[in-house]
Amino acid sequence: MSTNVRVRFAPSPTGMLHIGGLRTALYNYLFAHHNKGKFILRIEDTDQNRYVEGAEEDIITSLKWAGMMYDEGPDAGGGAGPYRQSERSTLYKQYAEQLLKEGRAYYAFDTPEEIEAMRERLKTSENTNPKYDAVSRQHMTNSLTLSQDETTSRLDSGAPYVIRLKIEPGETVQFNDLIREAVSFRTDDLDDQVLMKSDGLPTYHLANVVDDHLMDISHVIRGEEWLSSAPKHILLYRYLGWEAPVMAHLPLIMSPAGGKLSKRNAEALGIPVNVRDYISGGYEPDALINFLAFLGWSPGDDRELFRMQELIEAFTLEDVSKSGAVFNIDKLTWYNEQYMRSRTNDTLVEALKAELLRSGITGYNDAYLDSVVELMKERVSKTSDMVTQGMFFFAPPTDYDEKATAKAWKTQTPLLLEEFLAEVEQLPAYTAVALKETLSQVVERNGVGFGKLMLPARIAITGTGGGPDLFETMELLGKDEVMNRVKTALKKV
RNA sequence: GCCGCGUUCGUCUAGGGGCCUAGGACGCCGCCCUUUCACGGCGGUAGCACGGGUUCGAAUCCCGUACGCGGUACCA
Repeated sequence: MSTNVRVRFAPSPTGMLHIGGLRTALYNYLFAHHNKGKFILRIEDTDQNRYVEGAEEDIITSLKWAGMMYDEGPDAGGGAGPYRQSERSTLYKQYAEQLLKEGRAYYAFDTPEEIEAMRERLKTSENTNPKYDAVSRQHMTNSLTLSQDETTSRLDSGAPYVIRLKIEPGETVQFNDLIREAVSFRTDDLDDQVLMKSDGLPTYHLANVVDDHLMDISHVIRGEEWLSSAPKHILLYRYLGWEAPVMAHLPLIMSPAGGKLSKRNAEALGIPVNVRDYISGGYEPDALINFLAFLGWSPGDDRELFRMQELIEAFTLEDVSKSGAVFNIDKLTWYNEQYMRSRTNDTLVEALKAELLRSGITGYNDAYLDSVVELMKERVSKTSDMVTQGMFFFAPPTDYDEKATAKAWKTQTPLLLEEFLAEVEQLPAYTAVALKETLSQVVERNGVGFGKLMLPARIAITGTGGGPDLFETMELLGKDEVMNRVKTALKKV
């Protein structure tokens, strides 16, 4: 397991890359690198109806943003391509025919309506969802019930058909999942899965098996939602005469509201489901990766902070847990803070510039932005917060925090502020130290507490009751700006 | 309904028969630092789903129950 590891991340371009998909990709990536193997990206676009424009690009950009470059893929080349299933159609047909020839599959001509009618007919309280299987297939229109001539003539006439896997009842399919150990299913519970759809394209089940074999995939690492169909895949490998890759079914990522994380039950709770939302939300890739890695995996000791390379070294599938993990956005926030604070001011300035640009704010030099970063980095969670919470560095406050104002703005406040203003006006050197000294003097002279003046000044200048050191902020903003803001506040509050 | 998988603090988890009066992290609470917000430091809160076994001994092994989740498509 140390030289020939080849794993793949095989998303289907039916939407923007899901955060759960990113974790699946991550585990594949970590496993591949830990074992000095290859990580492959394969696009599973066999469902024409669900294809979403731009989805493939989104998957690729997201993966690259997260620092997970693949060794082979649609835009990366590789010896086992093409890496888009829509470009491999003839391959699947060929293997479906092999299965047909060997009696492992058969043609079926039933319309969706006829299948639906069959289900209605067979439905009981004991069996609410009848299958197309060894029993029901005998009453349907397929090459098993039709004469050879009839089948041939239907095929020749161009009648629509699908190819279904012929499941033999009475068997048990067992396999050893790397995460769940022995898993077994009875074939009686499996249905005659459609392998080739009437549009001539394969279903996931066939395509995935054919491609994994042809691409020499050693380990299939995917979400638990595939566990139920794994026995069909095992059977397919067996019927095709191939050795099945090792399976590892990952626990699902759950919503705090219950159920698997989906747009519906997550975004209302402030949890974005698309990776692109984390990118645009100002999250650090390292933080997201670290957080995601720990959602279902643990190194077995008390360490919490792992960068990609450290994850690669520590990661094993044996340490992946079996049960679903609830997505805890507070913990992601904590990780993000850790990584953000570990960055140099220079890179943070770049991030801040990008954020400002998105808000249409320009015209600040690097020295100014560096000071903003210095003042803000310890008290925000994401780079984007430096703009949202530090807007007062770029524009005067438009309104004043009600709670803080109610608490701090008293009748004597305007008098104190005016006195402070007058002193500041006279200041020979406008610096944070001098400003603090001045404020102290005013406060002392009036026999009131420090906060009696400091807080109102803060509200007047920044609009809020909290934030970075007020005097540093005042120095950065400049004398004129500060004077104007206080005067405005005196009128407006 | 049927099939499968799972179940340790609110959440992520460590734990693989005695080291566990169950450890860490997030969150929350308190204290310290700070004449402001934070950062930081220290401390606290809280958990082995339930019932039977096996064993000298069970969070750890077995069985059952409950609950949760997934699957049950010509979607992936």
